[in-house]
Amino acid sequence: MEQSRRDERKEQILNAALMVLVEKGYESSRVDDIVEKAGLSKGAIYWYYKSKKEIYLDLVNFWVFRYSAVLNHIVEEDAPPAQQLQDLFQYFIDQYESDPEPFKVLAEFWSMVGKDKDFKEKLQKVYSNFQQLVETIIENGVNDGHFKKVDVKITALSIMVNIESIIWFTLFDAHGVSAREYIETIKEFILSGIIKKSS
Amino acid sequence: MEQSRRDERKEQILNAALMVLVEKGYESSRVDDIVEKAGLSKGAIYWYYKSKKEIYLDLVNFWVFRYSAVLNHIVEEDAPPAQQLQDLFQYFIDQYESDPEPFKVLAEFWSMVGKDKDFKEKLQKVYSNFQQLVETIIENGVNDGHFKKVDVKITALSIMVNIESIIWFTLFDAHGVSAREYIETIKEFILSGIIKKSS
DNA sequence: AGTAAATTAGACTGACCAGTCGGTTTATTT
DNA sequence: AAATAAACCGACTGGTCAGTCTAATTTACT
Repeated sequence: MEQSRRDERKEQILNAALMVLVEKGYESSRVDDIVEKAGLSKGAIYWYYKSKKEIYLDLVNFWVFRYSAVLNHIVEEDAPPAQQLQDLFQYFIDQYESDPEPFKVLAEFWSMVGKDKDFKEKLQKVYSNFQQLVETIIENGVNDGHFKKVDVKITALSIMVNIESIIWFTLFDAHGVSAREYIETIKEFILSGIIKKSS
Repeated sequence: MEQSRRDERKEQILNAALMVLVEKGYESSRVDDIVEKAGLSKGAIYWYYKSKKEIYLDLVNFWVFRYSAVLNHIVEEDAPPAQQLQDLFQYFIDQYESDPEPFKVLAEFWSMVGKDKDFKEKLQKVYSNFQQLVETIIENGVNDGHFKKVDVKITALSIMVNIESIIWFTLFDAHGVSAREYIETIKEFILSGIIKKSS
């Protein structure tokens, strides 16, 4: 039970780090900002993490963890693949609408990927998993004959990319289109392209 | 003609800034890095730009300028809209293959958008123009009867997003798919979705 | 209650860096 | 050929911040 104190504090720190990251980005954020937001002292922060970078690397885990449970649940249920893809889009747009903040960190994570090997490796793994998950759904759809014989890898990548494009709505306003409307349309478009016409 | 000395120097500085931005990002980059890469002195840099931020804001112009000429040319030629869209994809994938570096700054620009109002405004304008350009092509296609009656805004946004997704290939490796292959496939997919079946 | 260990506090240090400024060189004008 | 202006140089400054360190406090255990 005395692991939970440590976990609690870490969560406290990571929640603070997430807020700070969203509003300032990695480099511009100060450990003292995290100190303040977390309501702890610098000594406490450095008791749990040995460096600023380690905090943010762990934040990736923290951030991914929020989604992975639901995502895995989507693949594991035995709904038809077309439904699973629907659920996938649905899940992200719901998440976005209930709280767009976490999507903002995406741009920051990507920027870090380009600059730091450790972040790159970490994020690479995250997206590989995600892509793998989508590939599995598509493979199932192709195998059970409901999907056309599409290129699995490319289709999965495309779906992933289009989901992640929600980020555009956090960055820029006034495309004259709402995120939900956009994602719904894209979803329909992609699905209609890979599902065999029902006879 | 003696505006050109100033322009030459600025270009020298911006080329250096571009390199530095790609490898370090905005915050981690030092004005002294630009000084070094540009082969100038700090004094010279600050003679032409009053701050680090001003350099990078101007870099956005510099970067956009590279593309805008060709892009505008694509819309202005009187090829059929379907061809224009093809050209658009083609152009970016060619650019990417001949030199992927400039695409890396995208992630950095996006990250800056989330943190700084001036960058946001600037980039917002850039993408609005781009989107407008794609919308024009699609409108033409719809009007002349070759395209289905798609939602122009959403379709344009989707095309833009999917083009920009080239950035994934600069960030992560080994999706098991090449950028060209990916973009070609997406291009075909999108086009087949909006072009009316030829009788 | 006593005490060792774990945890937290926050003042401090040393490196780092954007921007400045006095001075020098190069170009232009008179 | 002065004189003036434009362009450039780089040492220096003032401030910032990641990470350290010691002392204080809290917790866990006897």
